[in-house]
Amino acid sequence: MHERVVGGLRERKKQKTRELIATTALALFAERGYQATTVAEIADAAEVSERTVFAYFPTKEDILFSDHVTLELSLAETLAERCPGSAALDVLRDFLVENLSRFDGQARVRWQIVSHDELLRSHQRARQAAFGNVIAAAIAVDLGEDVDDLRPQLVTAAVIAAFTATYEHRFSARSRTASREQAIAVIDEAITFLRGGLEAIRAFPKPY
Amino acid sequence: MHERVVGGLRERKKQKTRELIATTALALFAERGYQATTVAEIADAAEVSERTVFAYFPTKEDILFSDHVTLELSLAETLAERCPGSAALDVLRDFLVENLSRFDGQARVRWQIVSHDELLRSHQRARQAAFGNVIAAAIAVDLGEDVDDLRPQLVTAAVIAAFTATYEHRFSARSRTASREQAIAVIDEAITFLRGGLEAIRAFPKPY
DNA sequence: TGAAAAGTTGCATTTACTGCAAATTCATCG
DNA sequence: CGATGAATTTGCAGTAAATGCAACTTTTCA
Repeated sequence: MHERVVGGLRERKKQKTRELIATTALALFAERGYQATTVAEIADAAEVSERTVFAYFPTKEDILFSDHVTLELSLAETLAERCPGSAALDVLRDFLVENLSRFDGQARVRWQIVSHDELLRSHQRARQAAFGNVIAAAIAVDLGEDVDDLRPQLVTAAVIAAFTATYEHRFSARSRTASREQAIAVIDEAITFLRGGLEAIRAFPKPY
Repeated sequence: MHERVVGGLRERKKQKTRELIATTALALFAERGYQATTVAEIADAAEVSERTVFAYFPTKEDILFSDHVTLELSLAETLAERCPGSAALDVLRDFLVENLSRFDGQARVRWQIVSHDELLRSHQRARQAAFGNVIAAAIAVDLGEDVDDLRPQLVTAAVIAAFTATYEHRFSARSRTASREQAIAVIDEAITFLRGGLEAIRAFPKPY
Protein backbone atom coordinates (compact mmCIF):
# COMPACT_ATOMS: atom_id res chain seq x y z
CA MET A 1 0.00 0.00 0.00
CA HIS A 2 1.08 3.59 -0.50
CA GLU A 3 0.81 5.02 2.98
CA ARG A 4 3.63 3.87 5.19
CA VAL A 5 2.83 5.38 8.55
CA VAL A 6 5.90 7.54 8.70
CA GLY A 7 9.61 7.41 8.16
CA GLY A 8 9.77 5.96 4.70
CA LEU A 9 12.87 7.31 3.02
CA ARG A 10 10.63 9.10 0.61
CA GLU A 11 8.74 10.91 3.35
CA ARG A 12 11.86 11.94 5.17
CA LYS A 13 13.53 13.16 2.03
CA LYS A 14 10.50 15.15 1.08
CA GLN A 15 10.35 16.81 4.44
CA LYS A 16 14.04 17.55 4.27
CA THR A 17 13.80 19.12 0.84
CA ARG A 18 10.90 21.20 1.96
CA GLU A 19 12.80 22.54 4.91
CA LEU A 20 15.91 23.03 2.85
CA ILE A 21 14.05 25.20 0.40
CA ALA A 22 12.32 27.15 3.15
CA THR A 23 15.43 27.89 5.20
CA THR A 24 17.52 28.63 2.14
CA ALA A 25 14.91 31.07 0.96
CA LEU A 26 14.61 32.66 4.37
CA ALA A 27 18.36 33.23 4.50
CA LEU A 28 18.39 34.82 1.07
CA PHE A 29 15.39 36.99 1.84
CA ALA A 30 17.05 38.18 5.02
CA GLU A 31 20.29 38.86 3.22
CA ARG A 32 19.13 40.73 0.15
CA GLY A 33 15.43 41.32 0.63
CA TYR A 34 12.33 39.51 -0.55
CA GLN A 35 11.79 41.26 -3.85
CA ALA A 36 15.45 41.17 -4.75
CA THR A 37 15.55 37.40 -4.41
CA THR A 38 14.30 35.43 -7.39
CA VAL A 39 12.90 31.95 -7.19
CA ALA A 40 15.65 30.87 -9.55
CA GLU A 41 18.23 32.01 -7.03
CA ILE A 42 16.51 30.14 -4.26
CA ALA A 43 16.45 27.00 -6.37
CA ASP A 44 20.12 27.41 -7.19
CA ALA A 45 21.11 27.91 -3.58
CA ALA A 46 19.04 24.95 -2.46
CA GLU A 47 20.40 22.86 -5.33
CA VAL A 48 17.05 21.89 -6.73
CA SER A 49 15.35 22.92 -9.92
CA GLU A 50 13.13 25.97 -10.05
CA ARG A 51 10.29 23.67 -10.98
CA THR A 52 10.77 21.70 -7.81
CA VAL A 53 10.43 24.80 -5.68
CA PHE A 54 7.01 25.30 -7.17
CA ALA A 55 6.22 21.66 -6.55
CA TYR A 56 6.56 22.31 -2.84
CA PHE A 57 5.26 25.84 -2.58
CA PRO A 58 2.52 27.20 -4.79
CA THR A 59 3.92 30.71 -4.70
CA LYS A 60 7.06 32.53 -3.64
CA GLU A 61 5.16 34.05 -0.78
CA ASP A 62 4.15 30.67 0.52
CA ILE A 63 7.80 29.83 1.01
CA LEU A 64 7.99 32.68 3.45
CA PHE A 65 4.71 32.10 5.21
CA SER A 66 4.71 28.31 5.14
CA ASP A 67 4.52 27.68 8.86
CA HIS A 68 2.03 30.46 9.29
CA VAL A 69 -0.30 28.02 7.63
CA THR A 70 0.65 25.35 10.13
CA LEU A 71 -0.31 27.61 13.00
CA GLU A 72 -3.60 28.34 11.30
CA LEU A 73 -4.47 24.68 10.96
CA SER A 74 -3.44 24.09 14.52
CA LEU A 75 -5.85 26.71 15.82
CA ALA A 76 -8.64 25.51 13.59
CA GLU A 77 -8.20 22.06 15.08
CA THR A 78 -8.13 23.32 18.64
CA LEU A 79 -11.29 25.30 18.13
CA ALA A 80 -13.00 22.41 16.41
CA GLU A 81 -12.16 20.05 19.24
CA ARG A 82 -13.24 22.26 22.10
CA CYS A 83 -16.01 20.95 24.24
CA PRO A 84 -19.19 22.79 23.37
CA GLY A 85 -19.40 24.28 26.83
CA SER A 86 -16.17 26.24 26.74
CA ALA A 87 -16.30 29.71 25.28
CA ALA A 88 -14.26 30.35 22.17
CA LEU A 89 -12.61 33.32 23.80
CA ASP A 90 -11.20 31.17 26.59
CA VAL A 91 -9.93 28.54 24.22
CA LEU A 92 -8.40 31.27 22.16
CA ARG A 93 -6.64 32.87 25.06
CA ASP A 94 -5.09 29.58 26.08
CA PHE A 95 -4.09 28.78 22.54
CA LEU A 96 -2.29 32.06 22.17
CA VAL A 97 -0.43 31.66 25.43
CA GLU A 98 0.52 28.09 24.69
CA ASN A 99 1.85 28.98 21.29
CA LEU A 100 3.92 31.93 22.37
CA SER A 101 7.09 29.99 21.77
CA ARG A 102 6.21 29.79 18.11
CA PHE A 103 6.85 33.47 18.00
CA ASP A 104 10.54 32.86 18.37
CA GLY A 105 13.29 31.45 16.21
CA GLN A 106 12.48 31.64 12.52
CA ALA A 107 9.45 33.74 13.23
CA ARG A 108 11.73 36.55 14.30
CA VAL A 109 13.67 36.41 11.06
CA ARG A 110 10.46 36.37 9.09
CA TRP A 111 9.21 39.34 10.99
CA GLN A 112 12.32 41.25 10.01
CA ILE A 113 11.93 40.30 6.38
CA VAL A 114 8.29 41.23 6.28
CA SER A 115 8.76 44.51 8.08
CA HIS A 116 11.30 45.60 5.49
CA ASP A 117 8.88 45.21 2.59
CA GLU A 118 5.73 47.23 2.34
CA LEU A 119 4.01 44.82 0.00
CA LEU A 120 4.78 41.89 2.23
CA ARG A 121 3.47 43.78 5.22
CA SER A 122 0.13 44.12 3.58
CA HIS A 123 0.08 40.53 2.42
CA GLN A 124 0.85 39.39 5.91
CA ARG A 125 -2.21 41.27 7.03
CA ALA A 126 -4.20 39.36 4.49
CA ARG A 127 -2.85 36.10 5.85
CA GLN A 128 -3.76 37.10 9.35
CA ALA A 129 -7.23 37.86 8.14
CA ALA A 130 -7.49 34.37 6.71
CA PHE A 131 -6.36 33.16 10.06
CA GLY A 132 -9.03 35.29 11.63
CA ASN A 133 -11.77 33.65 9.65
CA VAL A 134 -11.07 30.48 11.55
CA ILE A 135 -11.77 32.36 14.73
CA ALA A 136 -14.78 34.15 13.38
CA ALA A 137 -16.49 30.87 12.64
CA ALA A 138 -16.10 29.70 16.22
CA ILE A 139 -17.17 33.01 17.69
CA ALA A 140 -20.19 33.07 15.46
CA VAL A 141 -21.28 29.73 16.85
CA ASP A 142 -20.89 31.03 20.39
CA LEU A 143 -22.98 34.06 19.66
CA GLY A 144 -25.47 32.22 17.55
CA GLU A 145 -24.89 34.58 14.67
CA ASP A 146 -23.67 34.41 11.12
CA VAL A 147 -19.94 34.56 10.41
CA ASP A 148 -20.40 37.74 8.43
CA ASP A 149 -22.34 39.50 11.13
CA LEU A 150 -20.88 42.39 12.99
CA ARG A 151 -20.01 40.82 16.32
CA PRO A 152 -18.02 37.85 15.08
CA GLN A 153 -16.18 40.17 12.72
CA LEU A 154 -15.42 42.61 15.49
CA VAL A 155 -14.09 39.97 17.80
CA THR A 156 -12.06 38.42 15.05
CA ALA A 157 -10.52 41.69 14.03
CA ALA A 158 -9.63 42.44 17.60
CA VAL A 159 -8.01 39.05 18.02
CA ILE A 160 -5.87 39.67 14.99
CA ALA A 161 -4.92 43.03 16.34
CA ALA A 162 -3.88 41.38 19.56
CA PHE A 163 -1.79 38.93 17.59
CA THR A 164 -0.17 41.70 15.65
CA ALA A 165 0.50 43.79 18.70
CA THR A 166 2.02 40.79 20.44
CA TYR A 167 4.32 40.17 17.51
CA GLU A 168 5.18 43.81 17.21
CA HIS A 169 5.82 44.08 20.88
CA ARG A 170 8.04 41.04 20.91
CA PHE A 171 10.07 41.88 17.88
CA SER A 172 10.20 45.64 17.67
CA ALA A 173 13.41 47.46 18.41
CA ARG A 174 11.62 49.16 21.26
CA SER A 175 11.32 46.11 23.45
CA ARG A 176 14.33 43.90 23.10
CA THR A 177 13.75 42.56 26.55
CA ALA A 178 10.23 41.34 25.91
CA SER A 179 9.42 38.58 28.31
CA ARG A 180 6.88 35.84 28.25
CA GLU A 181 4.96 37.52 31.05
CA GLN A 182 4.71 40.73 29.11
CA ALA A 183 3.44 38.92 26.07
CA ILE A 184 0.77 37.26 28.16
CA ALA A 185 -0.17 40.63 29.56
CA VAL A 186 -0.75 41.90 26.03
CA ILE A 187 -2.93 38.93 25.23
CA ASP A 188 -4.95 39.31 28.39
CA GLU A 189 -5.47 42.97 27.78
CA ALA A 190 -6.79 42.18 24.34
CA ILE A 191 -9.14 39.57 25.70
CA THR A 192 -10.37 42.00 28.32
CA PHE A 193 -10.99 44.55 25.60
CA LEU A 194 -13.04 42.01 23.73
CA ARG A 195 -15.15 41.09 26.71
CA GLY A 196 -15.75 44.74 27.50
CA GLY A 197 -16.76 45.49 23.96
CA LEU A 198 -19.09 42.53 23.73
CA GLU A 199 -20.66 43.45 27.04
CA ALA A 200 -21.30 46.96 25.80
CA ILE A 201 -23.26 45.82 22.77
CA ARG A 202 -24.98 42.90 24.41
CA ALA A 203 -28.26 44.72 24.76
CA PHE A 204 -27.94 46.45 21.44
CA PRO A 205 -31.04 46.38 19.29
CA LYS A 206 -30.53 44.34 16.17
CA PRO A 207 -32.66 45.95 13.50
CA TYR A 208 -30.81 44.32 10.64
CA MET B 1 4.50 77.43 -15.36
CA HIS B 2 3.36 73.84 -15.62
CA GLU B 3 0.46 73.69 -13.23
CA ARG B 4 -2.72 75.08 -14.74
CA VAL B 5 -5.20 75.06 -11.90
CA VAL B 6 -7.66 72.75 -13.60
CA GLY B 7 -9.40 72.19 -16.88
CA GLY B 8 -6.47 72.35 -19.23
CA LEU B 9 -7.23 70.07 -22.15
CA ARG B 10 -4.43 67.86 -20.97
CA GLU B 11 -5.89 67.45 -17.50
CA ARG B 12 -9.35 66.69 -18.77
CA LYS B 13 -8.13 64.18 -21.28
CA LYS B 14 -6.04 62.47 -18.69
CA GLN B 15 -8.92 62.18 -16.30
CA LYS B 16 -11.10 60.85 -19.06
CA THR B 17 -8.62 58.20 -20.08
CA ARG B 18 -8.18 57.16 -16.49
CA GLU B 19 -11.89 56.69 -16.02
CA LEU B 20 -12.21 54.98 -19.36
CA ILE B 21 -9.64 52.40 -18.38
CA ALA B 22 -11.14 51.91 -14.94
CA THR B 23 -14.71 51.44 -16.08
CA THR B 24 -13.73 49.29 -19.03
CA ALA B 25 -11.74 47.08 -16.73
CA LEU B 26 -14.54 46.90 -14.18
CA ALA B 27 -16.96 45.78 -16.85
CA LEU B 28 -14.62 43.08 -18.08
CA PHE B 29 -13.87 41.91 -14.58
CA ALA B 30 -17.55 41.66 -13.81
CA GLU B 31 -18.20 39.82 -17.04
CA ARG B 32 -15.48 37.20 -17.05
CA GLY B 33 -13.78 37.49 -13.69
CA TYR B 34 -10.67 39.26 -12.50
CA GLN B 35 -8.11 36.55 -13.15
CA ALA B 36 -9.57 35.66 -16.50
CA THR B 37 -9.16 39.22 -17.74
CA THR B 38 -5.72 40.18 -18.98
CA VAL B 39 -4.35 43.68 -19.00
CA ALA B 40 -3.93 43.33 -22.73
CA GLU B 41 -7.65 42.75 -23.08
CA ILE B 42 -8.42 45.77 -20.96
CA ALA B 43 -6.12 47.87 -23.08
CA ASP B 44 -7.76 46.59 -26.26
CA ALA B 45 -11.26 47.27 -25.03
CA ALA B 46 -10.33 50.73 -23.85
CA GLU B 47 -8.47 51.36 -27.10
CA VAL B 48 -5.20 52.33 -25.53
CA SER B 49 -1.91 50.51 -25.48
CA GLU B 50 -1.09 48.07 -22.73
CA ARG B 51 1.78 50.28 -21.77
CA THR B 52 -0.59 53.18 -21.21
CA VAL B 53 -2.66 51.17 -18.77
CA PHE B 54 0.44 50.74 -16.66
CA ALA B 55 1.15 54.42 -17.00
CA TYR B 56 -2.08 55.14 -15.15
CA PHE B 57 -2.20 52.23 -12.77
CA PRO B 58 0.89 50.67 -11.28
CA THR B 59 -0.71 47.24 -11.11
CA LYS B 60 -3.75 45.44 -12.40
CA GLU B 61 -5.17 45.42 -8.92
CA ASP B 62 -4.90 49.17 -8.65
CA ILE B 63 -7.31 49.46 -11.55
CA LEU B 64 -9.89 47.71 -9.45
CA PHE B 65 -9.19 49.47 -6.18
CA SER B 66 -8.43 52.92 -7.53
CA ASP B 67 -11.10 54.85 -5.70
CA HIS B 68 -10.51 52.93 -2.55
CA VAL B 69 -7.38 55.03 -2.40
CA THR B 70 -9.44 58.17 -2.80
CA LEU B 71 -11.54 57.28 0.21
CA GLU B 72 -8.41 56.64 2.19
CA LEU B 73 -6.97 60.03 1.42
CA SER B 74 -10.27 61.61 2.23
CA LEU B 75 -10.34 60.11 5.70
CA ALA B 76 -6.72 60.95 6.34
CA GLU B 77 -7.54 64.57 5.53
CA THR B 78 -10.60 64.62 7.74
CA LEU B 79 -8.70 63.20 10.66
CA ALA B 80 -5.82 65.58 10.13
CA GLU B 81 -8.12 68.60 10.08
CA ARG B 82 -10.13 67.74 13.16
CA CYS B 83 -9.91 70.22 15.98
CA PRO B 84 -7.69 68.77 18.70
CA GLY B 85 -10.56 68.63 21.14
CA SER B 86 -12.74 66.22 19.23
CA ALA B 87 -12.14 62.55 19.78
CA ALA B 88 -11.03 60.52 16.83
CA LEU B 89 -13.84 58.05 17.40
CA ASP B 90 -16.46 60.76 16.98
CA VAL B 91 -14.88 62.11 13.84
CA LEU B 92 -14.64 58.60 12.54
CA ARG B 93 -18.27 57.81 13.19
CA ASP B 94 -19.38 60.92 11.35
CA PHE B 95 -17.06 60.23 8.48
CA LEU B 96 -18.41 56.76 8.02
CA VAL B 97 -22.00 57.94 8.08
CA GLU B 98 -21.32 60.79 5.70
CA ASN B 99 -19.61 58.53 3.23
CA LEU B 100 -22.23 55.84 3.18
CA SER B 101 -23.26 56.85 -0.28
CA ARG B 102 -19.83 55.89 -1.54
CA PHE B 103 -20.80 52.36 -0.81
CA ASP B 104 -23.15 52.40 -3.73
CA GLY B 105 -22.81 52.44 -7.50
CA GLN B 106 -19.47 51.13 -8.68
CA ALA B 107 -18.63 49.98 -5.21
CA ARG B 108 -21.34 47.39 -5.47
CA VAL B 109 -19.93 46.01 -8.69
CA ARG B 110 -16.48 45.94 -7.20
CA TRP B 111 -17.78 44.10 -4.19
CA GLN B 112 -19.22 41.46 -6.46
CA ILE B 113 -15.97 41.09 -8.34
CA VAL B 114 -13.90 40.87 -5.20
CA SER B 115 -16.20 38.42 -3.49
CA HIS B 116 -15.90 36.02 -6.42
CA ASP B 117 -12.12 35.78 -6.14
CA GLU B 118 -10.42 34.43 -3.05
CA LEU B 119 -7.11 36.11 -3.79
CA LEU B 120 -8.78 39.45 -4.30
CA ARG B 121 -10.67 39.05 -1.07
CA SER B 122 -7.46 38.75 0.83
CA HIS B 123 -5.87 41.63 -1.00
CA GLN B 124 -8.84 43.78 -0.21
CA ARG B 125 -8.22 43.01 3.41
CA ALA B 126 -4.71 44.23 2.98
CA ARG B 127 -6.01 47.45 1.49
CA GLN B 128 -8.38 47.93 4.35
CA ALA B 129 -5.49 47.44 6.70
CA ALA B 130 -3.63 50.22 4.97
CA PHE B 131 -6.73 52.29 5.41
CA GLY B 132 -6.73 51.35 9.05
CA ASN B 133 -3.25 52.67 9.62
CA VAL B 134 -4.59 56.12 8.94
CA ILE B 135 -7.02 55.62 11.78
CA ALA B 136 -4.50 54.04 14.09
CA ALA B 137 -2.33 57.11 13.90
CA ALA B 138 -5.16 59.37 15.01
CA ILE B 139 -6.29 57.03 17.77
CA ALA B 140 -2.75 56.74 19.02
CA VAL B 141 -2.59 60.50 19.43
CA ASP B 142 -5.84 60.48 21.38
CA LEU B 143 -4.58 57.81 23.71
CA GLY B 144 -1.11 59.22 23.95
CA GLU B 145 0.38 55.94 22.84
CA ASP B 146 2.47 54.62 20.01
CA VAL B 147 0.79 53.58 16.76
CA ASP B 148 2.04 50.05 17.22
CA ASP B 149 0.76 49.72 20.77
CA LEU B 150 -2.11 47.44 21.57
CA ARG B 151 -4.93 49.88 22.05
CA PRO B 152 -4.61 51.82 18.81
CA GLN B 153 -4.27 48.54 16.96
CA LEU B 154 -7.34 47.12 18.63
CA VAL B 155 -9.45 50.11 17.84
CA THR B 156 -8.21 50.21 14.30
CA ALA B 157 -8.91 46.57 13.69
CA ALA B 158 -12.38 46.96 15.10
CA VAL B 159 -13.06 49.94 12.87
CA ILE B 160 -12.05 47.93 9.84
CA ALA B 161 -14.29 45.13 10.95
CA ALA B 162 -17.13 47.59 11.20
CA PHE B 163 -16.37 48.78 7.72
CA THR B 164 -16.30 45.26 6.40
CA ALA B 165 -19.49 44.29 8.16
CA THR B 166 -21.19 47.37 6.81
CA TYR B 167 -20.15 46.51 3.28
CA GLU B 168 -21.08 42.90 3.73
CA HIS B 169 -24.39 43.81 5.19
CA ARG B 170 -25.17 46.23 2.40
CA PHE B 171 -24.14 44.03 -0.45
CA SER B 172 -24.73 40.49 0.64
CA ALA B 173 -27.54 38.48 -0.86
CA ARG B 174 -29.03 38.24 2.58
CA SER B 175 -30.02 41.86 2.88
CA ARG B 176 -31.09 43.22 -0.45
CA THR B 177 -33.22 45.78 1.27
CA ALA B 178 -30.43 47.29 3.33
CA SER B 179 -31.34 50.82 4.23
CA ARG B 180 -29.29 53.77 5.24
CA GLU B 181 -30.65 53.57 8.76
CA GLN B 182 -29.59 49.98 9.11
CA ALA B 183 -26.10 50.78 7.93
CA ILE B 184 -25.87 53.55 10.50
CA ALA B 185 -27.02 51.12 13.13
CA VAL B 186 -24.15 48.81 12.25
CA ILE B 187 -21.68 51.65 12.50
CA ASP B 188 -23.05 52.78 15.83
CA GLU B 189 -22.92 49.30 17.23
CA ALA B 190 -19.30 49.05 16.24
CA ILE B 191 -18.50 52.36 17.85
CA THR B 192 -20.27 51.27 21.01
CA PHE B 193 -18.24 48.09 21.01
CA LEU B 194 -15.09 50.14 20.78
CA ARG B 195 -16.01 52.42 23.64
CA GLY B 196 -16.97 49.46 25.77
CA GLY B 197 -13.71 47.70 25.06
CA LEU B 198 -11.61 50.76 25.71
CA GLU B 199 -13.45 51.38 28.94
CA ALA B 200 -12.74 47.82 30.06
CA ILE B 201 -9.01 48.16 29.66
CA ARG B 202 -8.74 51.74 30.80
CA ALA B 203 -7.39 50.81 34.20
CA PHE B 204 -5.27 47.99 32.87
CA PRO B 205 -1.74 47.89 34.17
CA LYS B 206 0.78 48.56 31.46
CA PRO B 207 3.81 46.52 32.35
CA TYR B 208 5.29 46.67 28.88
C1' DT C 1 5.09 79.25 -34.90
C1' DG C 2 8.40 76.57 -32.63
C1' DA C 3 10.58 74.54 -28.81
C1' DA C 4 9.73 72.33 -24.33
C1' DA C 5 6.92 69.44 -21.58
C1' DA C 6 3.77 65.85 -21.05
C1' DG C 7 1.61 61.83 -22.70
C1' DT C 8 1.53 57.59 -25.63
C1' DT C 9 3.29 53.71 -27.73
C1' DG C 10 6.21 49.68 -29.30
C1' DC C 11 9.79 46.67 -28.13
C1' DA C 12 12.66 44.00 -25.33
C1' DT C 13 13.31 41.95 -20.96
C1' DT C 14 12.59 40.08 -16.34
C1' DT C 15 10.08 37.20 -13.24
C1' DA C 16 6.40 34.45 -11.26
C1' DC C 17 3.92 30.65 -12.39
C1' DT C 18 1.67 26.54 -15.20
C1' DG C 19 1.30 22.37 -18.18
C1' DC C 20 3.35 18.49 -19.99
C1' DA C 21 6.23 14.73 -20.83
C1' DA C 22 10.68 12.59 -20.02
C1' DA C 23 13.78 11.02 -16.70
C1' DT C 24 15.06 9.71 -12.19
C1' DT C 25 14.41 7.77 -7.64
C1' DC C 26 12.10 4.87 -4.34
C1' DA C 27 9.04 1.00 -2.63
C1' DT C 28 7.51 -3.49 -3.11
C1' DC C 29 6.88 -8.02 -4.60
C1' DG C 30 8.06 -12.20 -7.01
C1' DC D 1 18.35 -9.54 -6.48
C1' DG D 2 15.84 -7.39 -10.00
C1' DA D 3 11.68 -5.99 -12.35
C1' DT D 4 7.52 -3.29 -11.90
C1' DG D 5 4.87 0.53 -10.63
C1' DA D 6 4.38 4.82 -8.31
C1' DA D 7 6.10 9.13 -6.69
C1' DT D 8 9.47 12.91 -7.49
C1' DT D 9 12.29 15.71 -10.01
C1' DT D 10 13.42 18.11 -13.90
C1' DG D 11 13.63 20.49 -18.52
C1' DC D 12 11.22 22.93 -21.82
C1' DA D 13 7.85 25.74 -23.66
C1' DG D 14 4.61 29.16 -22.77
C1' DT D 15 1.50 32.88 -20.43
C1' DA D 16 0.89 37.12 -18.11
C1' DA D 17 2.27 40.98 -15.18
C1' DA D 18 5.40 44.54 -14.72
C1' DT D 19 9.47 47.59 -15.93
C1' DG D 20 12.89 50.30 -18.65
C1' DC D 21 13.87 52.76 -22.67
C1' DA D 22 13.62 55.27 -26.71
C1' DA D 23 10.80 57.01 -30.35
C1' DC D 24 6.79 59.36 -31.48
C1' DT D 25 2.61 62.39 -30.88
C1' DT D 26 0.00 65.86 -28.67
C1' DT D 27 -0.54 69.90 -25.80
C1' DT D 28 1.21 74.09 -23.83
C1' DC D 29 3.03 78.49 -23.81
C1' DA D 30 6.43 82.02 -24.76
